[in-house]
Amino acid sequence: MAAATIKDVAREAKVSVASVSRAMNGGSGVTAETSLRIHQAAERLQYIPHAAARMLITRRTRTIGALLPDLYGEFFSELIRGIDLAARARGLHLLVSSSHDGVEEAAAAVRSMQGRVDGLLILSERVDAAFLRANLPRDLPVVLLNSPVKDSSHAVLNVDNHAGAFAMVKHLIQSGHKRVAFISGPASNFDSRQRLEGYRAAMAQYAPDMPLTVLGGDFIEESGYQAGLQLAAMKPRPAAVFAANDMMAVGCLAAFKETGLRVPQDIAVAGFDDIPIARYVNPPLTTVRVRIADLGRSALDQLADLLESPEHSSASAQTLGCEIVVRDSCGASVT
Amino acid sequence: MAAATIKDVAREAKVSVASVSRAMNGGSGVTAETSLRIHQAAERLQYIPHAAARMLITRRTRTIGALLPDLYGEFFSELIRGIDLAARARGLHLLVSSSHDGVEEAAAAVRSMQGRVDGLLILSERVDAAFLRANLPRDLPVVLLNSPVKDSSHAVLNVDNHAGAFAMVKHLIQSGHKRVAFISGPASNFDSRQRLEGYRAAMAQYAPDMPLTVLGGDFIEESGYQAGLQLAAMKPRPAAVFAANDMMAVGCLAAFKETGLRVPQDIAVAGFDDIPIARYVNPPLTTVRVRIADLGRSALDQLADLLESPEHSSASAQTLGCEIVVRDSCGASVT
DNA sequence: AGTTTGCATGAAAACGTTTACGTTGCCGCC
DNA sequence: GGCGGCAACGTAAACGTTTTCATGCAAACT
Repeated sequence: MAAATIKDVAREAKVSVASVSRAMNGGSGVTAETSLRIHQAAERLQYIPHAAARMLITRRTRTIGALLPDLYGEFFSELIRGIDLAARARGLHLLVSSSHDGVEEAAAAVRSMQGRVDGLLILSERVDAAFLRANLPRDLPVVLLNSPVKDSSHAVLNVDNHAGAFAMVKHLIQSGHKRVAFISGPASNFDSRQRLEGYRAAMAQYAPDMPLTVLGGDFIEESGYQAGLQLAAMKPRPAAVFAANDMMAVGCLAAFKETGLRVPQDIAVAGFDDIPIARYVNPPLTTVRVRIADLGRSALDQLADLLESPEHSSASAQTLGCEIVVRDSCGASVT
Repeated sequence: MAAATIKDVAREAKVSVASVSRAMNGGSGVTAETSLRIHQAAERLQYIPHAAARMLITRRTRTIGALLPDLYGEFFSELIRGIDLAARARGLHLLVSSSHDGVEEAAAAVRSMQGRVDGLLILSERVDAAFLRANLPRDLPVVLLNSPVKDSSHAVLNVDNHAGAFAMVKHLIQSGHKRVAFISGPASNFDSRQRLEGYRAAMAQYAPDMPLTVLGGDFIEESGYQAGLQLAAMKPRPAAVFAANDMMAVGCLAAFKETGLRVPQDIAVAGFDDIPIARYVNPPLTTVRVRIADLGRSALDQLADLLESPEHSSASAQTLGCEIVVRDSCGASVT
């Protein structure tokens, strides 16, 4: 019992395949009566249109691709969640591809998605304007997430990393922690660089006499933990540490716990992202809230808009604001 | 400049489309010399075979679908990570669909994937044997994750929840915490039920005189937090609490912190899953390790095997073992 | 009444591949 | 020299849709 095709339905409903096609989509150009007959026939035969055949003639896949880095940590789970939710709401399928180590692998991933997707959502350090020109057909709608690309031919959606980091460092300083250290993310990462800049700017403005202390990290707990160990041994010890993301802040908390440093009494800690777990760690983590799921949702919505009206490719470069959320780890709410 | 088709390549290389097709796949039935000429032509034209056309004639998509619940929390990010890694290694694409609230929505998701995937990876409470019979063509390879389905026509891959929970409760009791409470997951969830059974069995065997204390939860931090508040107020207070997953254990820790209960001195805490963050919370969480990424990888590998040799559908029902990992939160490693 | 308009319907082309089948040319064998 | 076999290659059908165009027919105009 092979799957029913449009011809089977046509025979069953005693009409031509053209009418079946019309009835199944929109239904305009066909009598309500025959449309009903066709739908009943389709129901009887459990007819499901063959996706590939439709793609072939339509040149549309109703699928969007998401090119992401290694899906490690809660940030990406939230991001995908937002993307998926929005895609579902619009009846779009979601093809994900992650963990492309090198730029060559990323290029291969993009190429292999060619023709399987109507548009691309890209969040990757490896992807710059040159990459896009080299590996993508010019007419494929693309939305870049957290990307430094300023190319006017692609939409970009960024988080306001600079403002978020600036506000957090300002808050830490004004809470009395003048000596603020920073745990950075990978130097190749755009968000990481912007957050670092925000830290620098705020220090320059509000604690110009203090030295900058920047420890290298890579956005993973372990690196935050290592940085924490270093910080604990420093003399003079910083009064606060601001990690470029929450996972590293959590690793840092673990290191302080282990070395007997009390948070926030001995040292204040803050992170970035506000991943769901941030409010449940001990002590609850002060952080910069990025509405991660919303970020994914917005990105997909923007891409979907691009699909529907390609002429409207005004190459919008949007920036999502973020706000600091103060919890116990920075001491401001501890008496 | 529309995308190059196989005809363009044929013209450029001065051969027929058939030869181009042969050269691009395998390359058998064509001289090494002409094959080279064809590949060069393809390179020049930046030819990429049209995926839909290929699917149409081949009846294969080289894509597998993943049907998942709401992608909330680190468990799913790890799971998808494992699946994606394995898919990439085999050159398969990954179509994800999550957050299907009701059974009807899940059915729609499955139907809409029809014809777009060669096989399905399913992790969902809503999906039972009847659902599969009703919504899937009998010949579509499927691997079920953490599913109670015993149907011999589908492969199943489970975690050994019972043994894991049993071992953990045994460990807690033998560490001196006889009065063990349990925070359950959703009653509809298979893992949750099995873990509860493991708890019951271990209590019956090692602490038969102790009453069972089961608090309702839903696998989310907040419910663990609420359960923690309840536990803190109980008299007599349990000596240990075993949460059906790590996220609830983390919520529970937060509640104890807030109510001034010290962990593990006043109460021991254990979780299940060993999500990456478990070792970084405060105190580090004793838990049952499930190699989540491996779980995803195995599931995909099994599915891929099914694709390659459908006759080999021996409907294997595999169970992945898990082990307890002892950290500070249960007190065993605190002097 | 004749002509036009509009609408439901059907026939057939087109999308870009793969593959069954046929043709050609070459080689080796009797 | 004829013949069979084999490998390389080309022709054309097939996959299941959508869509353009033509056709018929009824209603609405002149």
